[in-house]
Amino acid sequence: MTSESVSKDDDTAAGHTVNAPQGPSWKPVARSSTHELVINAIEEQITSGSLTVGDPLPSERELAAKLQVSRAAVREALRVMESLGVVVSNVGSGKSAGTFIASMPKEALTRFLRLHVALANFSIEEAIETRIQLERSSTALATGRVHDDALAGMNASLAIMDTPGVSLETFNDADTAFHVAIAHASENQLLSDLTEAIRGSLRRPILDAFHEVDDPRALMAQLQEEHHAIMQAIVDRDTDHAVQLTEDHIRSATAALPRLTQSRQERG
Amino acid sequence: MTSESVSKDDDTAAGHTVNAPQGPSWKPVARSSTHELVINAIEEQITSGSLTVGDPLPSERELAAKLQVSRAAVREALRVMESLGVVVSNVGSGKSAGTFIASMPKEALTRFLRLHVALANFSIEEAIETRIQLERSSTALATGRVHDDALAGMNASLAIMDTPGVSLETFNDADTAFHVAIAHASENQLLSDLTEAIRGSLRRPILDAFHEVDDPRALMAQLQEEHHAIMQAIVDRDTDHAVQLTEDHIRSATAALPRLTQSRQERG
DNA sequence: CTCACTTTAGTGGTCTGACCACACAAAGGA
DNA sequence: TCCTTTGTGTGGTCAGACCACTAAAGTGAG
Repeated sequence: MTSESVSKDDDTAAGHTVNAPQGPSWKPVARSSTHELVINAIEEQITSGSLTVGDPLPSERELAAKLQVSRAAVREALRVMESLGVVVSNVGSGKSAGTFIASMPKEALTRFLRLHVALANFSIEEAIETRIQLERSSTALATGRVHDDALAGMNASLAIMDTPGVSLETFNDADTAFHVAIAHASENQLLSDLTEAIRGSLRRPILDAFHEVDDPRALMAQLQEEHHAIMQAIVDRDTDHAVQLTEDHIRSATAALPRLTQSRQERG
Repeated sequence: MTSESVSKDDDTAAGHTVNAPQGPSWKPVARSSTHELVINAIEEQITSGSLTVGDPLPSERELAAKLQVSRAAVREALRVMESLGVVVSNVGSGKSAGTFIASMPKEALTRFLRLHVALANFSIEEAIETRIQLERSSTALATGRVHDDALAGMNASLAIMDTPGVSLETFNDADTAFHVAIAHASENQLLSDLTEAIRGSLRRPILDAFHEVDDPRALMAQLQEEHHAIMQAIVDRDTDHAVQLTEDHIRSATAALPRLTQSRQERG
């Protein structure tokens, strides 16, 4: 296989995949490099259920021999799977050594979003708008399901932010932890991870913007006041109020950080 | 070299609920393989703005020489970046050859979600619930912004689904295209890509579940009726109605596919 | 026998050097 | 001018060799 494909020369990056579905339905794209074949082989084992979290993969040398490819190709495939948070590799010997199916989607999502936000494939405005919608949802879900452990996590973050003289970085990280704790209480892992990843991808821009605010302490105090209001609404099981406060909170914070949504070219 | 430098990086800030500032502040985890260093080097160029979409990277051999690492390590890093949809590589010679910064987040996001749904790191219920929330948001945004081109795309998908005797696969793909067209009309790329990725990650499970429905034609007719209702609400700029119809539509479709939300172990 | 130490074997991590298929660009001939 | 040929640099792939690491098997002394 791998016969020559059509000479798709103008492969502009901004593909929108707008279709014209009545066309001859040309071959979409069937290129397959060796490491892609290895990835597909592993992915098939996963989607078919033959491999689940915790299972070991064959060693790199063994996998290379079985798939009739070089070890370098296997390694490239494993690095891809690793970057997706699907496998982890441990050196050494014994049962803890080798490559295993893992479940670490958060880090992968965060890096993914951070890179694409940096590349302006996703604008900061989009990320914030999406974050608002996600957190509205997770807040609504959390308000109905929240239990003591989750409340304790939120209170811990609030306590950090209540500490006088806390550094901006610490405040910001506790801020993130507070929102993530709410998302976690929604008991929806995907929603929670997405929330954390989006917030993580914005960490650096938010900190940079925060440093340019005239009166950071006043802003921190205002944000913290809003946090306590959200917390109270959650404790009161007042879903609608909590949701509205969450959206208002994010919007007001964004508005207070004008540098955040400026185009990056202007910030020298 | 390889002096155990503590690695200045702060990128490991993805930790969860790390605080306790009075502790000895032990090194959390600072391992850095060679290909990770290459990744960080490239990522730094991107986040600093030195590399933007369309820019070429040095050739693999040149990059290896500059970073003082082997070409294999560079390739592993590039494969990771490629899997994230951040770079593309073209063989050959001339200006179109080499590795370039790209913007193809959709495919990466789709594969990511597909794998993690397959691994049950994200349950199908979670994915559907998240999808509902995302599509509520995108529908609300789209209703206010929709223009003729976007309407044309939606109508094209509706026309496919209206075709009598259309295959289940074609119907399902047009169904996805319809919802994606709505998300696209929201003019929020992240929201749109997330919608498409979630729907894409569920494609196979949905098709499998659809095949086990007693009367697929009746279900398709019902879904299509709901699609037209959503379309009408969007055309009428009736945001609240469109949002409610969208949620009802997804929930009714899910309820009509009982196999979809069953645990995968039961489906033998 | 028990315990501590040494050896061994197998893992991922890394590097080197080589060859291939490819695609464009420049040189050459009609 | 047009087409062909050659050249050059690209990513793609491979084989083979070390290294660092770790757990388990082996070994010896007490």
